[in-house]
Amino acid sequence: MPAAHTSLSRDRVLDGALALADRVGIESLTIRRLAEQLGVKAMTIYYYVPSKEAIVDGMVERVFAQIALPPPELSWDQAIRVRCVSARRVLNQHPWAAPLLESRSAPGPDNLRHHEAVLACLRRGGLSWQLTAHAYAVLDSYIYGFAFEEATLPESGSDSFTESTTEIAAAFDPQKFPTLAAFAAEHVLSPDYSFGHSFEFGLDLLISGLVSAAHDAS
Amino acid sequence: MPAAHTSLSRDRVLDGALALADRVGIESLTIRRLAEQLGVKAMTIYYYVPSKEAIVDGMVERVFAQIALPPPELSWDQAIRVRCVSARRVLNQHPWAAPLLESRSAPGPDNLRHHEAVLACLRRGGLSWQLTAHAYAVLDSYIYGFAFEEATLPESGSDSFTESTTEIAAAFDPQKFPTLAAFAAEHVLSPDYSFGHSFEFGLDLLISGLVSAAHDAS
DNA sequence: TTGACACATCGTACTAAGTACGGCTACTGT
DNA sequence: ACAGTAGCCGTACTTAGTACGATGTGTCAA
Repeated sequence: MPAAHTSLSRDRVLDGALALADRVGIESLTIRRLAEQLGVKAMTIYYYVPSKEAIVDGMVERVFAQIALPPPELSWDQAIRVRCVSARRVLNQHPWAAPLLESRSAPGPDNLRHHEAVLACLRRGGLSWQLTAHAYAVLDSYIYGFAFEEATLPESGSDSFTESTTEIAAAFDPQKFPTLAAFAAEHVLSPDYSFGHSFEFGLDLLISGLVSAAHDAS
Repeated sequence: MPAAHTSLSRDRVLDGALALADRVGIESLTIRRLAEQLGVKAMTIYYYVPSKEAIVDGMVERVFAQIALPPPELSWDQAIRVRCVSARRVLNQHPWAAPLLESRSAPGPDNLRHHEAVLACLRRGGLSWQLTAHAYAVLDSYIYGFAFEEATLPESGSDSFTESTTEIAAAFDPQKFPTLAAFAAEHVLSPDYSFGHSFEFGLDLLISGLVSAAHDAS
């Protein structure tokens, strides 16, 4: 029996890693820094996890666990929409996660549960295997790509966004790149521009395309 | 005048870096390894580039330069389609590139040229700034996300693909994840399945959605 | 009570990577 | 002939992950 007053645990390590990555970014998530935040020395962490890779695996599982499953009471397309919007929101909260989600070699249980629910939803909607595969590949690519771009770009509307846009726009010759210059001046720098507004636009393009494809096939 | 028999140069460094990253992956691209491949010692590289970051910047520029610009003689939607297909092909050839393309803080000239051409194409097609922004955000997210997933997955049809799919499928309980199990068995493992086949399917969903949106607005 | 053992923590040190600093050499132009 | 410089590299510092083994503290059987 382990002592009851144990302070550290695998869960606490993962909690700390999540919090640290959210705060300082995944590239600054180091064992030594994590240890410091947890109030222990570096090597202590290796008593609970076998490697840093394993920590990242655990973090990815936590992220999957946060994504809403498609609600069974909705039509398949609405249910899928809900989970896609949720996925993007979760990836926004953990900007480091987008490049990692699909790059784990061994999917964990939350990952599997998630995939199962999405595939089941599509199949319940009557999509063929072929169309199911298309739908999944296409939607996830879009979500990851979009979330990744959001994570990379400075938050639109923020000062640093205006600043970096202006800076980039100032660095090139508007004669040589007239459309780009106009795009920046007339649209991107306008106060209600937001990169994120395009997410649901594109998502609905894809989903309504999938609905049509499902109808055509039946 | 520099000596004519100089062997190394910034271009050669970038050539070597591209080749090495294509061969061993970006995470194994180290200064020491690159130097070895170039037949020099590590510090020599720093005579031609200021930092590893600068090498990556240069590599990204090379990749942008390889992506076809939208051909002006085609209709805007067909022209955009050509450049999207080209972008995906280029990103397939350089699997390390997808996560890096949009993450550079200072876009280089090839990057700018590329963005200018795409924006100009969309505007020539009569799209509003709003729709242009949507189109660009949505298409690029999709392309990067898709290319990234392709880079992550083992090549479908290959032995390692069959192997890893079978391995993953064997690692979970088919009772608990019945749809996932059926998906693997009935579709993914069939000989003519390919993840990549979904690319043009989704691309055409997006583009025809954009065409409709452009019509509705005018 | 007394060992003996196991759990949890950590000190030290090795390896790999980026790169700062300054030295060496050979070719340049005067 | 000689000074200057272009190109190359040896050395070493820093930051990372983590292997190995020591240490301390509590538990339990005899």
